[in-house]
Amino acid sequence: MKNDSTLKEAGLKVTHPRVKILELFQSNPHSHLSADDIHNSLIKKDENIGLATIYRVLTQLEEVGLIQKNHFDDNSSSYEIKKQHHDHLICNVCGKIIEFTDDDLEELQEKISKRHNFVLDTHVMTLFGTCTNGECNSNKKD
Amino acid sequence: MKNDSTLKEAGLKVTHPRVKILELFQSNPHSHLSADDIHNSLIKKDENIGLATIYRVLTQLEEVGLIQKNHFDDNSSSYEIKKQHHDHLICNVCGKIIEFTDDDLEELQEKISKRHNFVLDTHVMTLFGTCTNGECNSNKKD
DNA sequence: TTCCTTGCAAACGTTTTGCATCGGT
DNA sequence: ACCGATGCAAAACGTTTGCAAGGAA
Repeated sequence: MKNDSTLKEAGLKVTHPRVKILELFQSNPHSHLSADDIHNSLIKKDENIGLATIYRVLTQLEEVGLIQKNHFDDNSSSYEIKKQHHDHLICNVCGKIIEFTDDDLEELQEKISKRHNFVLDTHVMTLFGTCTNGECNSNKKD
Repeated sequence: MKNDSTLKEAGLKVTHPRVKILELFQSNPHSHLSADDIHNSLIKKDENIGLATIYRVLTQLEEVGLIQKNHFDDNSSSYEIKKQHHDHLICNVCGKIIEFTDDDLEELQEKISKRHNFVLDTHVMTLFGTCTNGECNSNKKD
């Protein structure tokens, strides 16, 4: 219900696929989902929404700034619900993705850009490593 | 000729496609080339090397650490000859790619990783902006 | 009723693979 | 001679598009 107004405010018609996809992101705010992940999740919920529609909706949701597209690897893109700006730490072993922010980092990026006569627009920073928490055994992805 | 030993030392047979591809990178050390870029460059030089071979060679050269794969956008991957570690600044207007290193940045990444109980392996940091040098008019890519 | 949206299937561009042939060592 | 490397064509993969039917305003 809340999503109805979110979509309207964004200038998008309230349609079943859009609502369902938005709900999926909101029910798991830290998830990073590919189009295929979303497709499968929806099928499990007996929501038969075509993959093409999912791609179209994801593009639109990104255009209006409700979600954010990432390409952590070259196989496929993933999307997450748009929150404050952040970067990512990805565990090479268990696939866990941690979101973080760091003010020093933001500052440093500005400094580097200026040094090279660039006006900074956006940036991507992804750290790959191994998480040393107990959880890093299973192969679950977030 | 020099590439013959480079390849041998890496444990790869010295074959025509491998030598030619390696030469291409060395003749332009700051280039960031896709498989297709390489294919076209070689065709211009009357080197008819199959695209499949180029992909195979690129994968092997990356495996032995002679080149590095980047995925700046989600259309295709690009490769560059492996140099000291560096990050990238990309101009959204003219496509120019600047390579840079920053010790503070490296330090900061270690700090962030530790804070989240990660053992850092690698990272990707790409800044997107607009370059304010005079050159940023043409549409040439590096 | 009017467009926008959807589903399906077909098209797309990039990358990978199967297979027969070729070529370093 | 051996086994890996190559070329070609076909397949695979994620993603996009054309089109006719359906649905929100």
